[in-house]
Amino acid sequence: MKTITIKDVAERAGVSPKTVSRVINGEDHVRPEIREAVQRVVAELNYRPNAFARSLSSSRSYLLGLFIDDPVSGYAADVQHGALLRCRERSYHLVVEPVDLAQPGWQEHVRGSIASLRLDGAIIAPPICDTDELIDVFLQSGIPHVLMAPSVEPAASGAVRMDDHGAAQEVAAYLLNLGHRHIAFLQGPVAHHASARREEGFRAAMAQAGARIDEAMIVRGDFSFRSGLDLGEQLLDRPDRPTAIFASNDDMALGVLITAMKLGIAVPDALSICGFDDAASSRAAWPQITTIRQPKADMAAAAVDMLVDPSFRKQASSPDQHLMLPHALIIRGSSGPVPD
Amino acid sequence: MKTITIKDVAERAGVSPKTVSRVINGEDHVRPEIREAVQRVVAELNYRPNAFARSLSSSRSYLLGLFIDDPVSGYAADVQHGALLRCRERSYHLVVEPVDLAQPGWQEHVRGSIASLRLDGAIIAPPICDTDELIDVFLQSGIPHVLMAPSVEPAASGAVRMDDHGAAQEVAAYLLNLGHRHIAFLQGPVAHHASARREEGFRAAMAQAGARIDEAMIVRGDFSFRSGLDLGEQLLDRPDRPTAIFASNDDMALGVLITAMKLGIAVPDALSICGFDDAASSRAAWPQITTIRQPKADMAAAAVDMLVDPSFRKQASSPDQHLMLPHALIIRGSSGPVPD
DNA sequence: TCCTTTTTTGACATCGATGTCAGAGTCAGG
DNA sequence: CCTGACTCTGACATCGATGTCAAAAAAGGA
Repeated sequence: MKTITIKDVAERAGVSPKTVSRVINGEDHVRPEIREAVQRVVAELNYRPNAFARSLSSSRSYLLGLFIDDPVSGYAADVQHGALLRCRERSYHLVVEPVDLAQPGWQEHVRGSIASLRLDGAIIAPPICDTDELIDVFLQSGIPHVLMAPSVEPAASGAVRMDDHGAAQEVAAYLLNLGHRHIAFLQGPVAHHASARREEGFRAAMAQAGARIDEAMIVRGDFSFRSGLDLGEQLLDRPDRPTAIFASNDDMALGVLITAMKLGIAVPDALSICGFDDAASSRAAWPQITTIRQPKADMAAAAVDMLVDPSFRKQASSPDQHLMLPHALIIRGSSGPVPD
Repeated sequence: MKTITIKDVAERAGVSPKTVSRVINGEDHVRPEIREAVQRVVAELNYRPNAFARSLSSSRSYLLGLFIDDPVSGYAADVQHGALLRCRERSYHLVVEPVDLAQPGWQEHVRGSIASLRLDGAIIAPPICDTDELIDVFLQSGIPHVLMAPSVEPAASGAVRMDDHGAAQEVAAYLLNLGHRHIAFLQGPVAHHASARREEGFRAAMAQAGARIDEAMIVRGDFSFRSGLDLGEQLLDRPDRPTAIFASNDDMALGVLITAMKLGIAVPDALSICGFDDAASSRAAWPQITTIRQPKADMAAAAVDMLVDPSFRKQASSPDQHLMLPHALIIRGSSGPVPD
């Protein structure tokens, strides 16, 4: 198939290539009738600008990078989808780059992508957005980048986050409202700062309600389904078992739920379970799990907006470059009033 | 940060840019000592070729497209990961393009991506690889493409698949071997041809073993967890309930498992359950579900290999362009001998 | 040693767009 | 009708690599 260039369009419309370029990029200084004529020819010929030529001559690549640790997770999928759709709206493209910190030489890989693709910007997903060495690579390259849900917010980087503390507080308050006092909390991995924030929120709500926290009821998991199973067994097998369990992510909550079923403990009648994330796993069980909807796709979309926005691109640090997006408590069947 | 061009390298190495280009692309006709010298300078300057310039001048883009219906599914994640890693090995890049057949104008989108990114090849995931209109777009554009697990194999397209029939037959044979005779089968959606193949395999095994098939035990689902719940209830609530249920994917198998728990039916003691896919859901339950490992990542990687391979690129139809990859029966806790 | 053949090398055009800048066309005001 | 201030438009150089092809160097043979 013959490729159509901007010259073809120009000839047919009786103008210069430069004018066609102006029309395509929506620039000013083109007489309306010429603009229309050009647009008509573009449509007729079904012309598509060559992305490479465009990138080469302008200094923009119309490409954003999504740097992610574990591209197979459900979290990654949601983030990617959100970013992808927004990119498409803004006629950008997304390149997904897995970053395996365990593999030596990962920095060269990242540097290589940035340099050879001339990325216009980068989105850095958790948990690697907390790796200083990685951030440094971006700072050195001088390309705009946005961290998703980072634990700290470097002054020279953009950030999009949700209120983990507040959300966890809401969950705990909800359980307390239902009459629960004996509530267990499943922590996430130490390295994951959002999980620490969730724990703080939980503790804040308990303190505010004047409920005593039994430290034996705060146990550490690793966000895996498996650890939910194990910790669930550990918590539910004891005589003074809690009436509610708040897991700091959904996979663990699902593990707890399955354990409860195995032990013959009725959910939610004898035990309430809450998770966090609104992951697929929170819906893949019966009853479905009460959880916090984390605006993953929205956060990714917002990150794209920030990166594409010219004002952000120029000024690497402005007050409004740190964005907080709203979450929502989703009450489902796994939680209910405290048993008598 | 100043960008380093091929000229810089050339000057410093005391050769022409063209020679540097030859070294970088591993072409012949360069004296070993010069080759080494150039490589040394490349390393020193940490030079990275500009992907856009390269694509513009050569006719290759070093870009493959992954066209996919539902980029959020676990299936998509596995496929994408497999493709991504292989692309990286071969220094290609992957662009993921969601295709929403429900949205009018999707064809223009696809055509646009192909034309403006000058994709070197495309991988088309199920189920959209069975949409003739989509295949036509690729045929018209004349770009090499590989279908993943298509229902038919167009002569002008590449294909990578697994043996759905044989795999399902293995599962059924395994259950028959355990003594089961009263086996139910959960079909997938009509449009999904792999699911039909699985059903054929199931029937073949039953016939071979001389087991009677009760047509009331063959019920149609839609691959969703929800439909597993519903169909499970429908099958298990009757007096002559089956001793084993073979769901044609894992999400439905999980639904059946949860229903069994709800109804107090012990798995695997009173009921064996098998799935298909080795999806995350087959491991996100207790007991874990016996299933077929589908080589999703491997199929995607193989697709990349085919697309990058020069011999494939030239000859659009050759006998070996249709590849079948091995699967594996994974026996887990959800299946066991038939109850007495 | 000289000529032929083969291997290496580099000059130059090219890919398809955009940036720069100067020239042409318009318009208002004097 | 002329001048200056805009608004439009297009000629030309440029981005950074690779393809082509001819020149230069090396190797081989008589």
